[in-house]
Amino acid sequence: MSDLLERLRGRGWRVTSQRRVVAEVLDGDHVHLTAEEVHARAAERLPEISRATVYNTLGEMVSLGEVMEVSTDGRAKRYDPNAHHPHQHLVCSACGIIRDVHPSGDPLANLPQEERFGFTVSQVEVTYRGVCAACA
Amino acid sequence: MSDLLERLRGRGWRVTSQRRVVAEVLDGDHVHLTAEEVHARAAERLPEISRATVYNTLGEMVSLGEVMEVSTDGRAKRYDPNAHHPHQHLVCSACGIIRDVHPSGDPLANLPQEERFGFTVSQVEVTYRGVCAACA
DNA sequence: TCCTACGATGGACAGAGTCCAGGTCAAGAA
DNA sequence: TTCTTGACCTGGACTCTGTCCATCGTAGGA
Repeated sequence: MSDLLERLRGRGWRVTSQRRVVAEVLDGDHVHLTAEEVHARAAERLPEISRATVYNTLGEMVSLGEVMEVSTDGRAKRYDPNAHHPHQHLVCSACGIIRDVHPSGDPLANLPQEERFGFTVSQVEVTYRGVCAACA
Repeated sequence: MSDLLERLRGRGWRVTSQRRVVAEVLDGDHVHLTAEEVHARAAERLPEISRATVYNTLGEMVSLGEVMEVSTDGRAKRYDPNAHHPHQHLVCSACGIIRDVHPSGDPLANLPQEERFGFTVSQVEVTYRGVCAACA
């Protein structure tokens, strides 16, 4: 994730200890964290980091396209650092675990012109739902 | 929507004036309302109806499969009475308007077995995003 | 090393939704 | 029709998620 910090620095970002810690948390193998979870993990390394800073930093990373926002339930948004590799999500309805998946074909191509109602369609999000092996 | 009330009665639902009003509101042509909007419209006809009742009634209709819950932004969930006709959603990123759309093919079929990770996949939600003609 | 504008803080606030104790009423029974 | 009762409704407090803002701190250039 030092890559990420380098890219952000290249975009004029001031690199602070708070931003570094948030970036490191997202770089772990526990992806799809909520903002609250990111804050909790960041606070393990930098106890005085504030919620507002975590929200700001995540929001900035999202608007720079470095992190994806995912909301698979009606609850808290989750943050997915895998933003540079197009993918969709598979969610377990029982335990809520989220996996990145790669459907075949281009989902955008499945929407015929007469179903676009004059929209300029630019993006598709697909969420598959089911029950994972552990919950079944 | 008297159909809906009849189906609910058949499932042992007690038909109260509150539930009737909520069902009538969802039957209007202004679909994809938030719970707050449903409450506001219901209160026009039944001023003393409470927020809790609207939330409860919507939740019950969802769990009975009579209404679909849609969350296209990170904000309030929206309620779609068109639950008996499979469809997906097209959302304008500018004004937030939501249209029901019908992609070709079966979106479930696009997820290969090796991308299912042992899940029993039963459902797909597809959200197309773009800019509508009025906002372009 | 010093400056200063950008960033962090924390506490108040807002929006969406849930919970609960107590009062009300739909619908079946008599 | 009236009675009975358990399902339903109410209003208000509460939780969770996220935003805002005034003030303070500091990264990084001069």
